Amino acid sequence: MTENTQQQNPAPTTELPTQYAPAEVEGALYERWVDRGYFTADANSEKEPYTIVIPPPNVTGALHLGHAFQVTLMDALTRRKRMQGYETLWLPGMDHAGIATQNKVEQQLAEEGKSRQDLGREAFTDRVWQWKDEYGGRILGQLRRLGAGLDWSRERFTMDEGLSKAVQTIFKNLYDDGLIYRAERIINWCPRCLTAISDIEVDYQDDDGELVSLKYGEGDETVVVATTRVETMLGDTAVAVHPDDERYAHLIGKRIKLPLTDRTIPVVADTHVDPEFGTGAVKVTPAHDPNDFAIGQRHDLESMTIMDERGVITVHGPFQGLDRFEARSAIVAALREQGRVVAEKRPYVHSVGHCSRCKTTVEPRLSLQWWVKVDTLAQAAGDAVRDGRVALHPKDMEKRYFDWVDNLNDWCISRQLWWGHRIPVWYGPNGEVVCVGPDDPIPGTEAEGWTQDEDVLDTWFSSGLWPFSTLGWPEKTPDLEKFYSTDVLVTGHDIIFFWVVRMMMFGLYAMEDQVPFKTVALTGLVRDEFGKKMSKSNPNAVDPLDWMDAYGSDAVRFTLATGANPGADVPIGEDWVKASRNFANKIWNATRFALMNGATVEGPLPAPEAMTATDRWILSRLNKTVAEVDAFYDDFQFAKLSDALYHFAWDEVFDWYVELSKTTFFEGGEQAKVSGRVLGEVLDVTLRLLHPIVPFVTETLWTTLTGGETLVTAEWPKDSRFRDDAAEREIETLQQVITEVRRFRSDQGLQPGQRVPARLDLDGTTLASHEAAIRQLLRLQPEGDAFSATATLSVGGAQVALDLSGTIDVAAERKRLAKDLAAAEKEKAQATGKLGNEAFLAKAPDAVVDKIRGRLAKADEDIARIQQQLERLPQA
RNA sequence: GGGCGCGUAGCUCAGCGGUAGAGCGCUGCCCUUACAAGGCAGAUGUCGGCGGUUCGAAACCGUCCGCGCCCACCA
Repeated sequence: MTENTQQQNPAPTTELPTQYAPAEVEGALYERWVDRGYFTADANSEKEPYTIVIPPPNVTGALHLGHAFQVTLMDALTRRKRMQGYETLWLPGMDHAGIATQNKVEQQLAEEGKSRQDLGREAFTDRVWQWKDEYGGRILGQLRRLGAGLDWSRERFTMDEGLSKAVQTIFKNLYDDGLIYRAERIINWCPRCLTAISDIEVDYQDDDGELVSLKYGEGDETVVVATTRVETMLGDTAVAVHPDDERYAHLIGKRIKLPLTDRTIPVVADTHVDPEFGTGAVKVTPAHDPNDFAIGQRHDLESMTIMDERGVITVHGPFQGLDRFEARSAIVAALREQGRVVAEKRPYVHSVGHCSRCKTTVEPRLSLQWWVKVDTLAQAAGDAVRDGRVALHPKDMEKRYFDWVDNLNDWCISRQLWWGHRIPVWYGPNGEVVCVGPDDPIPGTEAEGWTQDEDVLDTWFSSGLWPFSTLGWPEKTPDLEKFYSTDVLVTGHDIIFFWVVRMMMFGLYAMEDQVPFKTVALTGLVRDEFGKKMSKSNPNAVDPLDWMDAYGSDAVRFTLATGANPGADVPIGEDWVKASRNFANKIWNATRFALMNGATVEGPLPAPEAMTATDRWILSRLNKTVAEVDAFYDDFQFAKLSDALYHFAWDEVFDWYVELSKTTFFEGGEQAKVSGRVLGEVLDVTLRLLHPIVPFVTETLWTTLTGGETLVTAEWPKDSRFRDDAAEREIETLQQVITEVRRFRSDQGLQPGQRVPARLDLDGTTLASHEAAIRQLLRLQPEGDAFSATATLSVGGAQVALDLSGTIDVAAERKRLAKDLAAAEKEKAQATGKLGNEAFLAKAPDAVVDKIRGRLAKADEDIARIQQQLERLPQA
């Protein structure tokens, strides 16, 4: 039916079809933008720089809505700055994602029945590179699809040659400064990934466990301890009690028998023990628990490792070779047999750490690792925010940031993986330890007994260098000179600790106290339309590419921008994307109309005196909108600026300006030319304002409208300061008149198209020049000879008398007026009450009092009018 | 346990001291010469509960209830 309709009403002359088809323009437009070098930054430019480096997505990743969201915001920011005349660099790249990528390739190998050990280190890393070339980086192509204006000539990878050099350089510098050291400590160990992981790579969740109470010792010298990890008792080297706990005073300093072993262990006094908790006695396993390790240090206890890297018991005896969880039940059974289990197992919910990559239960493990000493680095990272050189947005995130940097523990940077930056330290035959810089020779050959450290660095070590390593550091490149410090970091608040803090520490350290970015704009997570978290593993996950295919990239971008309240999570649903698509289509059709009716950008704007009030009104509104949008941009208020543009474009320009101006356009002549120039201006500026968020549809329309080459490098609109308050008031009144009469017509059951004879009395108003528009929009015919007013509406001083002889529904009209009257009387009562309140008059600001007076006056006017109309109504 | 935040229309969210807002959804009328992916009109809220401050509270303070996030601990 729709199709037929369109055929019956062929569009007048225009090259544009009646519907916007994103798929037909997006791909080609993007290629053109890239080919013409619009996104390529020039380090030698005289222009002021504006830099954003993209948070590098994992090489293993595919685009999800979270990326699409952040990328949209970064693209909007850089596109606007580019239009404002900045030398804009938005730098793309990817992260090698150590564990994630290694896991991926190991899985692939497993399908072939092989392990990485079968291949050996070198062949394995070759294989990962091969995987990367073949499957990695899919996500970058998807960013193009989104329209991301990235400078592809500067694409980087955390494992490329330059960045590897940066890693080695900073490692060496930190090492030489004593900020990197090697130490044996309890670390979080993943028995599946077979590597240490940092504190923040551990996800804690409440798991069901069992608390078992065990009796240690013999005869009078026994003590009951409770544990959820029974298997660790094999590695106990003490029992600790509180020094003031009288129940155990007699035991302190003595040695008691450790069940299932032939060892005795000391009872030590330590204030760490809470006498109120459990039995007040704690088993101490220094090699397998961080707290116990600390106790062990204080009391000079032996650390006894009882498991290998896979979590298999290594202690000689009946449990040797059992997995940690098998060992747990076996040991409980053995202890029960000995009558050592004094209270039966009871369910116990406690927080258990899991590897953030593979969900395996983390095993705390004593291990020799490399560490970054963070105290001075973290201090500097905190100060940069404290003294305002770096602003976090929204600001309340700063507290969380301080809580973190002020309580940071040393960072474990070594990983027992093969995919990553290998630690540049060599060990010599006589115990030499040599840290090698990028230009240093290797201190000796393997044949001479030298070996390189087997471990690689934490992925976040290299991503911590991202804002300057991508610009060429440690070389003093023109890029680094021009584009560092970067301007804004856009990233999720979930990643502050992983990444933001590391970049701050390394950036300030390596770049002589120059901050890596001036502003951190923190975003929330993308959620589905019911507020549920959307992630790859959830079934509600949506592939943004599907939506881009169905509704266009602009629609997805606009929806995301509209949902972007600072720091808050972003809900998104397909219906909303559809609505955004409708908006794009609306812009499309409004521009079609404009082109068909002589809208132009040629020549100077006509003088205000030559314009209609409607023209002056929309230009006044346009410039206010420019100012508003700019303010919102500077405050990262994407939701608000999108909303402001949506309403300005749709409500004011398309629904009011265009409709009010139709009579002018259809009459032709000089006035039509003037309004055509105004409409051209309004669309030109509006498309420019919308371009950073919806680049494709705006580019297509703008080049058609203006004949310009591209909107990408077109000038960002400036507020011309044109304001016309009188015209704004005039059009507001006009809108009121039209809306009131429409409401009346609707209440009376008149069909929208039905023509009604009417007499307009516009004396006492400023609306005289709008009579034609009023008649056009309200379908009001000139009054004929037999005109007889059956209903008179009075709005804003204008009288509109309608001849509805025979059609008016008197009962409905009475009802309507009665309702209006009641509302007006209520309003009057409220205002009167206020104005009679002495305290209010004394304390309220004048502006508020005036407002109330105005309301009272209007209510009085309304009441008089409605009563008059009621009287004039024919008797039922 | 410490910290932060949130509860506003059916849904998702703005508003954060002076008459309750938006988008989507819903109801009615309409293919009115740009657009039915549209137009016009309409309905819907004790602004989580209870106290307090104030001339005036959705907004400020206290408290309770419900939800979420971060950090720490969990023998």
